[in-house]
Amino acid sequence: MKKTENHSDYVTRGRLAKETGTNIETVRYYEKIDLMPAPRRSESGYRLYGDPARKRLRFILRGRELGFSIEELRSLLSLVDGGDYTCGEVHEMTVAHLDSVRRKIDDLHRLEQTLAEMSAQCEGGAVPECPVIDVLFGEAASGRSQGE
Amino acid sequence: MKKTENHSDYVTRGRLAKETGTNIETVRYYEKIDLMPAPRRSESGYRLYGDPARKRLRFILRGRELGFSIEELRSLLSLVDGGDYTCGEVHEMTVAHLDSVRRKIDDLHRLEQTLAEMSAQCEGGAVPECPVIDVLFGEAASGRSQGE
DNA sequence: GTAAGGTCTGTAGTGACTACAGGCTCAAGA
DNA sequence: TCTTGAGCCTGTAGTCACTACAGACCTTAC
Repeated sequence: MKKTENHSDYVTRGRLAKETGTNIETVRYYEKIDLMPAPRRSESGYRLYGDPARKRLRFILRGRELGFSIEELRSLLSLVDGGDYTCGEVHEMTVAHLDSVRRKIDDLHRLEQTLAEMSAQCEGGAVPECPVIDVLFGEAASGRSQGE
Repeated sequence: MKKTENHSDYVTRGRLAKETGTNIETVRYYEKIDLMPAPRRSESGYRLYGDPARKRLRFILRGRELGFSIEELRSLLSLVDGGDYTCGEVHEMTVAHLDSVRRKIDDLHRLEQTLAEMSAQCEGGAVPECPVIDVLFGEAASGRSQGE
């Protein structure tokens, strides 16, 4: 077992990406937009990532999974980096995000409703007229009121 | 009465945009990507749109509202343009789109659940530790690491 | 020694627009 | 008639959050 202490804890970009399930280019992208700090480099210029970087990357990835935007994560991270954030600040952002998710769900529900209705009116066969097309053209397919 | 017949039915880009509630640049964009045909021009080069263009634009806009992608609309329009589409073809696309909307709704529901749980665990006050941050760090509420 | 594969840089492409710069045209008022 | 301001023309760049590529350099395994 060869364990050079200031080496074996550091991994290259590709390895970090694999460990975290990220695309290798995404890691560089997060560095470019200053979401991840510039890491130390090997003599030949390879990026070397330690455990804090790994943790930070996981934080970002988890946040993205939860639908936080890059800018929201930047705010969250700056709170964390500052070290003196309060639960209230974080809570506020979470609730705002939750609201936007709920609005999106509502929108999609309405969309689903309309699409389902359209779809249900279809004969679906080789008939050369389709209610879906009629709806898209803004024509009354069946008992739909004119105009908008 | 000055009503030159091949004039008064045609409107400029800005007017078309206003009529349909589109951004003026979007009209040009749809032309650029060949979703809208190149319209006739006035002598000075202004675009002039007639009723078929107006109908087509409304079709596209309604389709976008319903979440169809540009490529999906391109397919739908090519069916319509061909003139010999069948209801079955259109139905297939609608159902596929409906499925993707439903998947999106499911995803967002799970997201909402997680966010709501996270949010509910917050004290929300001036407490300097936040369960939201802990979840993002994938921890069970423990010490946080310093930056690199 | 060599071949394969990993990493480096910068840049361009994705989708669906939106915004801007710099110039031309049109309609209305003084 | 002149002026003013709005509208339109073109091409290009920016948005968001990545992803992919080219061409060069580095490391590792055999």
